[in-house]
Amino acid sequence: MAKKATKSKKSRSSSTSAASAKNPSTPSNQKMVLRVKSSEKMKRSAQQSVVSEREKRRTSKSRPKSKQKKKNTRIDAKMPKKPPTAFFYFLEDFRKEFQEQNPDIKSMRDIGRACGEKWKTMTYEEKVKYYDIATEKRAEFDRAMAEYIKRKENGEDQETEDDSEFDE
DNA sequence: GGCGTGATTGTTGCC
DNA sequence: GGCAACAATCACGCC
Repeated sequence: MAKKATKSKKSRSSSTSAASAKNPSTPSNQKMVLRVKSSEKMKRSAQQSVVSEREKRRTSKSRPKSKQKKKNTRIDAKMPKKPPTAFFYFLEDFRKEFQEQNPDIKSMRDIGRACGEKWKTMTYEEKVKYYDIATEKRAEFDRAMAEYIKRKENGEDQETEDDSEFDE
Protein backbone atom coordinates (compact mmCIF):
# COMPACT_ATOMS: atom_id res chain seq x y z
CA MET A 1 0.00 0.00 0.00
CA ALA A 2 2.41 2.62 -1.10
CA LYS A 3 -0.61 4.69 -1.97
CA LYS A 4 -1.39 4.99 1.67
CA ALA A 5 1.97 6.49 2.38
CA THR A 6 1.69 8.82 -0.53
CA LYS A 7 -1.69 9.96 0.50
CA SER A 8 -0.83 10.23 4.10
CA LYS A 9 1.34 13.16 3.25
CA LYS A 10 -1.51 14.55 1.25
CA SER A 11 -4.08 14.94 3.92
CA ARG A 12 -1.45 15.56 6.48
CA SER A 13 0.24 18.44 4.81
CA SER A 14 -2.51 20.99 4.12
CA SER A 15 0.42 23.32 3.98
CA THR A 16 -1.47 25.74 1.86
CA SER A 17 -4.28 25.97 4.31
CA ALA A 18 -1.90 26.17 7.16
CA ALA A 19 0.04 28.83 5.38
CA SER A 20 -3.05 30.87 4.84
CA ALA A 21 -3.87 30.50 8.48
CA LYS A 22 -0.42 31.58 9.39
CA ASN A 23 -1.03 35.16 8.44
CA PRO A 24 -4.44 35.79 9.88
CA SER A 25 -4.28 39.49 9.39
CA THR A 26 -8.03 39.50 9.26
CA PRO A 27 -9.54 36.23 10.28
CA SER A 28 -12.97 37.22 9.20
CA ASN A 29 -11.66 38.26 5.87
CA GLN A 30 -9.94 35.01 5.49
CA LYS A 31 -13.09 33.22 6.32
CA MET A 32 -14.94 35.27 3.81
CA VAL A 33 -12.48 34.45 1.11
CA LEU A 34 -12.66 30.85 2.03
CA ARG A 35 -16.37 30.87 1.96
CA VAL A 36 -16.59 32.67 -1.34
CA LYS A 37 -14.06 30.38 -2.83
CA SER A 38 -15.93 27.33 -1.73
CA SER A 39 -19.26 28.79 -2.60
CA GLU A 40 -18.31 29.26 -6.18
CA LYS A 41 -17.09 25.77 -6.46
CA MET A 42 -20.14 24.52 -4.65
CA LYS A 43 -22.42 26.40 -6.93
CA ARG A 44 -20.85 24.77 -9.88
CA SER A 45 -21.01 21.36 -8.40
CA ALA A 46 -24.56 21.90 -7.26
CA GLN A 47 -25.60 23.06 -10.66
CA GLN A 48 -24.18 20.06 -12.36
CA SER A 49 -25.46 17.76 -9.73
CA VAL A 50 -26.90 15.58 -12.44
CA VAL A 51 -24.15 13.15 -13.18
CA SER A 52 -21.06 13.71 -11.20
CA GLU A 53 -17.82 12.70 -12.77
CA ARG A 54 -17.02 10.90 -9.61
CA GLU A 55 -19.91 8.63 -10.17
CA LYS A 56 -18.77 7.81 -13.63
CA ARG A 57 -15.32 7.26 -12.34
CA ARG A 58 -16.61 5.04 -9.64
CA THR A 59 -18.78 2.97 -11.87
CA SER A 60 -16.12 2.60 -14.47
CA LYS A 61 -13.39 1.81 -12.06
CA SER A 62 -15.30 -0.06 -9.40
CA ARG A 63 -12.97 1.04 -6.68
CA PRO A 64 -11.50 -1.67 -4.55
CA LYS A 65 -13.75 -2.61 -1.70
CA SER A 66 -11.09 -2.74 0.92
CA LYS A 67 -9.46 0.40 -0.20
CA GLN A 68 -10.66 3.11 2.08
CA LYS A 69 -11.22 3.60 5.77
CA LYS A 70 -8.26 2.35 7.72
CA LYS A 71 -9.01 4.42 10.74
CA ASN A 72 -5.55 3.96 12.10
CA THR A 73 -3.85 5.41 9.08
CA ARG A 74 -3.36 8.59 10.99
CA ILE A 75 0.21 8.56 12.10
CA ASP A 76 -0.30 11.18 14.72
CA ALA A 77 -3.31 10.95 16.95
CA LYS A 78 -3.05 14.61 17.74
CA MET A 79 -3.32 15.65 14.18
CA PRO A 80 -6.62 17.37 13.47
CA LYS A 81 -9.02 15.25 11.54
CA LYS A 82 -10.34 16.35 8.21
CA PRO A 83 -13.57 18.22 8.73
CA PRO A 84 -16.76 16.68 7.41
CA THR A 85 -18.03 18.03 4.13
CA ALA A 86 -21.38 19.70 3.63
CA PHE A 87 -22.81 16.43 2.52
CA PHE A 88 -21.83 14.82 5.79
CA TYR A 89 -23.61 17.46 7.81
CA PHE A 90 -26.66 16.89 5.71
CA LEU A 91 -26.22 13.19 6.22
CA GLU A 92 -26.50 13.68 9.95
CA ASP A 93 -29.83 15.38 9.65
CA PHE A 94 -31.02 13.06 6.99
CA ARG A 95 -30.13 9.99 8.99
CA LYS A 96 -32.27 11.08 11.93
CA GLU A 97 -35.26 11.74 9.75
CA PHE A 98 -34.71 8.64 7.73
CA GLN A 99 -34.52 6.43 10.78
CA GLU A 100 -37.66 7.96 12.18
CA GLN A 101 -39.51 7.24 9.01
CA ASN A 102 -37.82 3.91 8.43
CA PRO A 103 -37.07 2.34 11.79
CA ASP A 104 -36.45 -0.96 10.10
CA ILE A 105 -33.60 0.33 8.04
CA LYS A 106 -30.55 0.74 10.18
CA SER A 107 -27.84 0.06 7.69
CA MET A 108 -25.77 3.08 6.85
CA ARG A 109 -25.42 1.63 3.41
CA ASP A 110 -29.07 2.17 2.68
CA ILE A 111 -29.14 5.51 4.44
CA GLY A 112 -26.10 6.72 2.60
CA ARG A 113 -27.57 5.70 -0.69
CA ALA A 114 -30.87 7.40 0.03
CA CYS A 115 -29.07 10.46 1.28
CA GLY A 116 -27.04 10.69 -1.87
CA GLU A 117 -30.12 10.56 -4.02
CA LYS A 118 -31.82 13.21 -1.92
CA TRP A 119 -28.75 15.39 -2.05
CA LYS A 120 -28.80 15.35 -5.82
CA THR A 121 -32.37 16.52 -5.90
CA MET A 122 -31.76 19.40 -3.52
CA THR A 123 -31.31 22.92 -4.77
CA TYR A 124 -28.34 25.08 -4.01
CA GLU A 125 -30.42 27.16 -1.61
CA GLU A 126 -31.21 24.06 0.36
CA LYS A 127 -27.63 22.93 0.42
CA VAL A 128 -26.08 26.27 1.18
CA LYS A 129 -26.59 26.07 4.93
CA TYR A 130 -24.66 22.84 5.05
CA TYR A 131 -21.96 24.33 2.87
CA ASP A 132 -21.80 27.20 5.29
CA ILE A 133 -21.26 24.93 8.27
CA ALA A 134 -18.67 22.95 6.40
CA THR A 135 -16.81 26.09 5.41
CA GLU A 136 -16.62 27.28 8.98
CA LYS A 137 -15.47 23.93 10.17
CA ARG A 138 -12.81 23.86 7.55
CA ALA A 139 -11.56 27.23 8.67
CA GLU A 140 -11.34 25.84 12.17
CA PHE A 141 -9.52 22.85 10.83
CA ASP A 142 -7.03 25.09 9.07
CA ARG A 143 -6.32 26.95 12.26
CA ALA A 144 -5.96 23.73 14.20
CA MET A 145 -3.65 22.35 11.59
CA ALA A 146 -1.49 25.45 11.64
CA GLU A 147 -1.26 25.17 15.39
CA TYR A 148 -0.46 21.51 15.15
CA ILE A 149 2.35 22.18 12.69
CA LYS A 150 3.70 24.93 14.84
CA ARG A 151 3.74 22.69 17.88
CA LYS A 152 5.38 19.99 15.90
CA GLU A 153 8.08 22.33 14.72
CA ASN A 154 8.67 23.36 18.30
CA GLY A 155 9.47 19.79 19.12
CA GLU A 156 6.17 18.87 20.54
CA ASP A 157 6.55 15.27 19.32
CA GLN A 158 8.47 14.54 22.45
CA GLU A 159 5.15 14.59 24.20
CA THR A 160 3.79 12.01 21.84
CA GLU A 161 4.89 9.42 24.30
CA ASP A 162 1.97 10.34 26.48
CA ASP A 163 -0.32 10.97 23.57
CA SER A 164 -2.83 8.70 25.20
CA GLU A 165 -3.91 11.63 27.24
CA PHE A 166 -3.81 15.12 25.95
CA ASP A 167 -4.99 17.17 28.87
CA GLU A 168 -4.80 20.87 28.47
C1' DG B 1 -14.37 -8.60 21.83
C1' DG B 2 -12.62 -5.84 18.42
C1' DC B 3 -11.90 -4.33 13.99
C1' DG B 4 -13.15 -3.92 8.97
C1' DT B 5 -16.77 -3.21 5.57
C1' DG B 6 -20.12 -0.81 3.01
C1' DA B 7 -22.59 3.37 0.94
C1' DT B 8 -22.81 8.21 0.10
C1' DT B 9 -20.54 13.25 -1.62
C1' DG B 10 -17.25 16.95 -0.93
C1' DT B 11 -12.70 18.50 -0.44
C1' DT B 12 -7.99 18.61 -1.01
C1' DG B 13 -3.43 17.83 -2.50
C1' DC B 14 -0.17 15.58 -5.41
C1' DC B 15 1.41 14.23 -10.04
C1' DG C 1 -6.99 18.21 -15.06
C1' DG C 2 -7.36 13.80 -13.04
C1' DC C 3 -7.18 10.74 -9.47
C1' DA C 4 -6.95 8.86 -4.89
C1' DA C 5 -7.76 9.16 -0.10
C1' DC C 6 -10.34 10.56 3.84
C1' DA C 7 -13.98 12.67 6.52
C1' DA C 8 -19.04 10.39 9.75
C1' DT C 9 -22.02 6.79 10.81
C1' DC C 10 -23.28 2.18 12.64
C1' DA C 11 -25.18 -2.57 11.98
C1' DC C 12 -23.23 -6.60 10.73
C1' DG C 13 -19.77 -10.08 9.77
C1' DC C 14 -15.61 -12.23 10.48
C1' DC C 15 -11.57 -13.77 13.07
